[in-house]
Amino acid sequence: MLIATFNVNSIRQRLPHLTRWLQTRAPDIVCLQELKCLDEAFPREEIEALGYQVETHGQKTFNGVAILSRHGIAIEHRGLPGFEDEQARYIEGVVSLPQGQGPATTKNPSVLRIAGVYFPNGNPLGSEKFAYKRNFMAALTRHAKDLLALEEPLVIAGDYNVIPQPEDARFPENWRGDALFQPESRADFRKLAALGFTDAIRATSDSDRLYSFWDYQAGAWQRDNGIRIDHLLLSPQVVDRLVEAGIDRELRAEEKPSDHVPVWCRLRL
DNA sequence: ATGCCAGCATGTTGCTGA
Repeated sequence: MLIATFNVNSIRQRLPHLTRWLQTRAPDIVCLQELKCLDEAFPREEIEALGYQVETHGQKTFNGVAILSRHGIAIEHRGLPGFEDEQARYIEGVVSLPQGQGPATTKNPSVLRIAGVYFPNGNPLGSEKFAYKRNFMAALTRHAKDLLALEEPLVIAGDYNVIPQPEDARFPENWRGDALFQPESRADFRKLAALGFTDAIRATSDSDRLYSFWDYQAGAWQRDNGIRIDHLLLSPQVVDRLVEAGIDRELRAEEKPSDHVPVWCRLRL
């Protein structure tokens, strides 16, 4: 079972990259962010043709999230529960897992809950946008607490717009005044993770230069001036089943790429 | 200190992003 997150920065601009990658990486479940289009403008048929159920929560021009799944998924939330929001940043559903190894138990779950999230950027500091970022974080943390109480396999995947640690940036000093690397933003992320989640990439590697975003500007990609802001947070019921995790950075070298690349983890499910 | 680059809107420039 391969689960991935990919901020495409416009699904219509990135459809060729996405379909190529779906065919080579063959993920089971993909959370997409920054669709930048309404549900009716989403290129649904092209992705369904590759064997995916497509569930979108779109918005014109900005934001927009989706979940693609090779297995049946029932959407439970479009929009973060308990958080009034005009921006499309959250989608959550329950995936029915293919059974075949005996009866469903805690050690042999029949479902996987997946949440796709696109956190606010929050710049500039001291603005309403920064307050919105922190409020969104607080609301997700409250909701995540409820989800953990279900004791289900759960993955919260997406663009968190948080650089967790200095080693998650090539030049951390360049991000001192940025909402992505503020002590408050990092503390909010730690608070969420400390509820009982595990960062899939950090659970499987302590090497540096594991980045998921490179700015389009100033030759950031050529200089490997990247940051790691796209994360997969795993509930305890999933961590036990984590096999490996990775980042498909080669997509950043393609023609007309997104500024983010896919991050994924493989589970024994 | 600002722009760099990219995408979108009903556009030939301004905004948002990170």
